Amino acid sequence: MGRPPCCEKVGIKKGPWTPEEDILLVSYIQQHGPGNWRSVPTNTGLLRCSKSCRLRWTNYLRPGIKRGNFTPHEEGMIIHLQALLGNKWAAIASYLPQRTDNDIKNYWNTHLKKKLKSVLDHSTTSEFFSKGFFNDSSTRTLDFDSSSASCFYPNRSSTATPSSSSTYYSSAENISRLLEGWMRSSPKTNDNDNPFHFDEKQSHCGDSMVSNQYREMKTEQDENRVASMKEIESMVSPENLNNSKHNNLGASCENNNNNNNNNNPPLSFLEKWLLDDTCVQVVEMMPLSPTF
DNA sequence: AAGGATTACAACCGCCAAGTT
DNA sequence: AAACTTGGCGGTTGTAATCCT
Repeated sequence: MGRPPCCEKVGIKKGPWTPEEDILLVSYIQQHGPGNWRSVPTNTGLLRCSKSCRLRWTNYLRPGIKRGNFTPHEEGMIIHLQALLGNKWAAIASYLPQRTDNDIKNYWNTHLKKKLKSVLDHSTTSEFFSKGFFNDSSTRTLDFDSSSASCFYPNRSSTATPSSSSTYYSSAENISRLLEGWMRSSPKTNDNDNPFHFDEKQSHCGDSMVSNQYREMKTEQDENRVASMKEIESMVSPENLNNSKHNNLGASCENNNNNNNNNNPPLSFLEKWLLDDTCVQVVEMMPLSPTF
């Protein structure tokens, strides 16, 4: 028996969402919280399938999503993580909580893959990482200047908001902001009573966000995430990397773990690596994903 | 100016795993 | 145990904007 469709195909609207549809969806989620997506189209009157509603919410409407340019640091993280994990966009996105997996995937496919390929065509992997992209290890700045930022945003102005729908882009962003305001003004009960508890954790900004997120993991889903992270860590543990004693990654990790006090869980190895500029060189030792 | 080519990204599709009945 | 539901994920497509000739 095949899997039934998530909804009747007849009468289902496809294509871009309108502001009106977004408002309907957001209003409903404000009242009922995200989840039970199957009932969303029925209860809201939206002529969309449940899956489309869920996707629209998770990728664009939920609070805490950052739009627009990827920072050099974000790009660096994506490149590192893609080399490590391959096309595991959800896993990569868990280290960039303000970005969606879809965003990261699109950015990789349209910008980074081409950029990396073109650079790799003209240098070795070592040269690429040591001299090319990461020409400044203190800030992990990517070498945009090789042909200026136009390499990454050939069709974009410097402000780089989606030009195709700038008006509506603002609308979606405003809906997100409204929701963030609503979240903040809502009385804090326990997490299970707050329909946005999972987003609230991710809506904090700043460098410590990933670490805080790790420390705050407490739901069952979070536990699964911790398990995944540990699995990733084991994959890149010093023991599993050749010549760990010559390996900045291993040494740095060891130091980081030693420096952690007992009151806080140790930072994730991978996290530390990503946040620790001294570890950048380790990428030279890692094979690039077969995606290239 | 026109129209074909290219680019960027939102949205969709199909598969899968886990949970529920 | 089997059937079914739900949500997550990665790959792919559709389309509007922009570039190029």
